Amino acid sequence: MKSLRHSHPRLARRFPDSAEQLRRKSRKLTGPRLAILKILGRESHPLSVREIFHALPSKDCDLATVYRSLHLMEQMGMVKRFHFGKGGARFELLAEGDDGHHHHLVCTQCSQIVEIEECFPRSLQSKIAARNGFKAVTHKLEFFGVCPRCQ
Amino acid sequence: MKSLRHSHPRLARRFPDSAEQLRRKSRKLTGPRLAILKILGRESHPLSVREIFHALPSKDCDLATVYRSLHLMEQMGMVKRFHFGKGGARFELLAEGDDGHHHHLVCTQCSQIVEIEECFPRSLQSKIAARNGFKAVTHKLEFFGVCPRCQ
DNA sequence: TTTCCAATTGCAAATAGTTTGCAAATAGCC
DNA sequence: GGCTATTTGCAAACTATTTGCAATTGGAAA
Repeated sequence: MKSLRHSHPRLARRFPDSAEQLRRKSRKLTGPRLAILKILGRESHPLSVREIFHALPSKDCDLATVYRSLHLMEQMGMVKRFHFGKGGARFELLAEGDDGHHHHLVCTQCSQIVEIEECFPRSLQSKIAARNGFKAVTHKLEFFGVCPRCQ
Repeated sequence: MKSLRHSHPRLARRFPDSAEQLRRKSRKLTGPRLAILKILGRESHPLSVREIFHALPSKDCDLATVYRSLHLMEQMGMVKRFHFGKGGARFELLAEGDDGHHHHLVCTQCSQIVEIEECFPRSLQSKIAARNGFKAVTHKLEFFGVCPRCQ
C-alpha cells in the first residue's frame, strides 16, 4: 500500500484515501477495485483497459468488472478517461482534488506517452466560448509525433 | 453536381475534382461514392457514419461500402476523420490542397458543432516537440461546452 | 463475531462501431 | 458492346464496451 505513495506526483496520496472515498458513497473497497488502483498507481500515464486487465494479478477479476470499476472511479473523480484516437479508452489515476486536466504527447509508432505541462491558452478559449455563446467550455488536446527511439 | 459548388468555403470546388482525382488513382467514381460526396458536400461540419448512411438516397448502399468509401477518400485526402470522444468517427469533406487541420466546438447536450479558426500556438508546439525529442508533431484539439440553445 | 442485506462480481449474451472474405455486379478503357 | 480490374452486397468476424441475472461478499448493525 505504501508503495503507491511514491509514484508520480499527481498520484501521491491517492491510494490511502481510496477506502475512505469509497465508503463516503457507501461503495465497497473490494479486491478487484484495490488491484486496479494498485496497477494504475504504478504508472504515471494512462493505461488501456486491456493493459489493466492483463496486469491484474492472476487475472482473477472479470473484464466486465474492470470496466465497471473504472466507470465508478471515473464518476467519483478518482480516475480520468482519455481517448488517443486509435484503440479504446485509457485511464489515469488522479490525486484527490486534481481534476486531471492535462495533455499528452503520444508516439504514433510505439505509443510511448509523455505527459505535457502546456495547455491551450485560457484567454483564447474564453474568446472562443464568448464568440459562440457557449458556456462551460473545456477542451481535449493531445499531441502526436515520432519519439526519439522510433525516428 | 453544380449545387456542391455553393457549400462551405472549404468545400468549394471539391466535387468537380472528385472524378478526376479518383481517376488519377485508377479508382472508379461509382454511385455510392458520388452519393457520399454529395451528402458530405451539403454539410460544413463532420458527419457520423450513421448520419451519412441514413442520408443516403433510398439507403441503397451498404453500410460496409460507406466505411470502405470513406476510408478510401481519407487515404486520398478528400475527407478528414475526426473523433469527438463519444460515438464513432466523423468525416468532413475537404477541398483539394486543404489538409483539414482545424478544430471544433461541440455542444455536450445536443452535439451541435461549430468550426473554430483558432489553433494551438505553433511556437508552443515546437517547444513541446523539441523538449521531448519528438519529430513530426501535430495535435488534435476539440472544445466542448453548452451551446446557447441548450443553456 | 455472527447476521444480514445492499453492493458487487462472474458469466454469458447483447450492443455499437468497424472490418473482411467472397462471389456477383459494374465503371470505364478498348 | 466487350473485357477486366475495381467495387459492391451480404454475412460473418472483430474489437470495445455494456447489461441482466443469479451467486457472492464487504462491512454496518446486532
